[in-house]
Amino acid sequence: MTEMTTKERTRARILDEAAKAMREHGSSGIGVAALMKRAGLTHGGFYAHFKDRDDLVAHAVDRMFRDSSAMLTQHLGHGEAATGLSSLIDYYLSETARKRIDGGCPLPSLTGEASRMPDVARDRFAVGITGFQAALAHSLAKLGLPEPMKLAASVLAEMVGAMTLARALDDEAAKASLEASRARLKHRIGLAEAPSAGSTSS
Amino acid sequence: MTEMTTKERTRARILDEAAKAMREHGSSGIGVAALMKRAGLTHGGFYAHFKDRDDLVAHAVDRMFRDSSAMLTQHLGHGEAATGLSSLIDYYLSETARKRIDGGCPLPSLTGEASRMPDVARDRFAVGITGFQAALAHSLAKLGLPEPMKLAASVLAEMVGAMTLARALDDEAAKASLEASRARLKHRIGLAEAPSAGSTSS
DNA sequence: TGTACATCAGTGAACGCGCGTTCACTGATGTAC
DNA sequence: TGTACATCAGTGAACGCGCGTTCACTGATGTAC
Repeated sequence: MTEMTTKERTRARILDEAAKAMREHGSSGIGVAALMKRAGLTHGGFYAHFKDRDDLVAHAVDRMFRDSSAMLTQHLGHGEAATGLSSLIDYYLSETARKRIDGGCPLPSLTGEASRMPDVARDRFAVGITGFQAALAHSLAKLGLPEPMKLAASVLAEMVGAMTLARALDDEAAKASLEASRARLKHRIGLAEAPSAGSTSS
Repeated sequence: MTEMTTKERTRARILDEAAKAMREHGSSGIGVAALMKRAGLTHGGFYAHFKDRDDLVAHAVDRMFRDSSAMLTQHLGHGEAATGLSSLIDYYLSETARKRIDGGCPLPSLTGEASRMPDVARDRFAVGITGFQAALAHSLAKLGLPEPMKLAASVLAEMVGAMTLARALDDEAAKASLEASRARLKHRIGLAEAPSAGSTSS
């Protein structure tokens, strides 16, 4: 697996660059020529690696979700479910993640475009989302929370929505927004106290 | 205000079409020529109405948020805060809204692209988001919930995230996801019972 | 070990096409006298 | 009421440009004998 031919390594480099560029500029935000240049190649060679641009997009989506699920495993894969979920929420909704757009999870920057992507890419996207939900549900179930799948869907929605909105707001509003969601999410899954002087609400 | 010159009416028609097309195909998803054709005109006339394409995008974003805030007022503008919030959540996360991509709120389909939009458009976007949060906070405060601004940010994040994800999923998964968020959101703001046999969680 | 040939990753010029933008124009409407 | 002229919304041909894609090619590496 670590043994790669020259061509495989080149292909991986192109995909790396494509994933970075797509997170930053959207799925149609980088052209074949510019992409190949970033990978240190000329544009003609592109078609030795991919059938066409749609093929690239689909594989780049795959590539991003592989990064993303590695991050999930890092947080949730070992140790206590509570600790893992807490660190995942803190990391996913951090200022660092907000600013590092070219790395990490493709959901905040690209989900809105998923329905406009070529069919193959769209399918990979759906698979990636479902996988993320399942990983969350697994940890939530360990905490003994009821209806873990439904809760996972709701939690993922808030995580993705919060980061998406934060990236569209100015610094100050973004910070406040992220902080609010981190606190509510932790409270929601029983990892923190109610946000303030009690009321009828949760 | 209802008195419009021919030119103003034409401009409004172009903006209507632009708003529809942008929600459906993204902010760079429709060209000047195709847009003008949809408005029943030839492409040359475009520059009598807008400085350039960026100018159009900014005004189209405005246009969308005006639709969106009309919808907010319709739900939250009169009557009980609880009824209003409940009907807003049901509507915003409905199957109808999921499928009618070319109308309504620009947040699910376009927020991910906001950071890549021309500066002017980006600013309008931030203003639109803040306005939405404020309207929600106002109603949440009426319910007597603590920290209404923070709760509003969290609630908006889940609403936008849930619809964004739902549009990227297949029908079945989308329905389940939307239903989960509707239930959790209503519970979160004290409008519904806990989702199932109790536990430590909210 | 040395020569002859096949393979194949990557090159770079060229293609057709659709884009945003410009601009000289047409033809209908409004105003002056 | 009728004529002369100005205004102005919209037309449509043309522009330069960057895009995705094709293809004949180069030159390094691997294999055969």
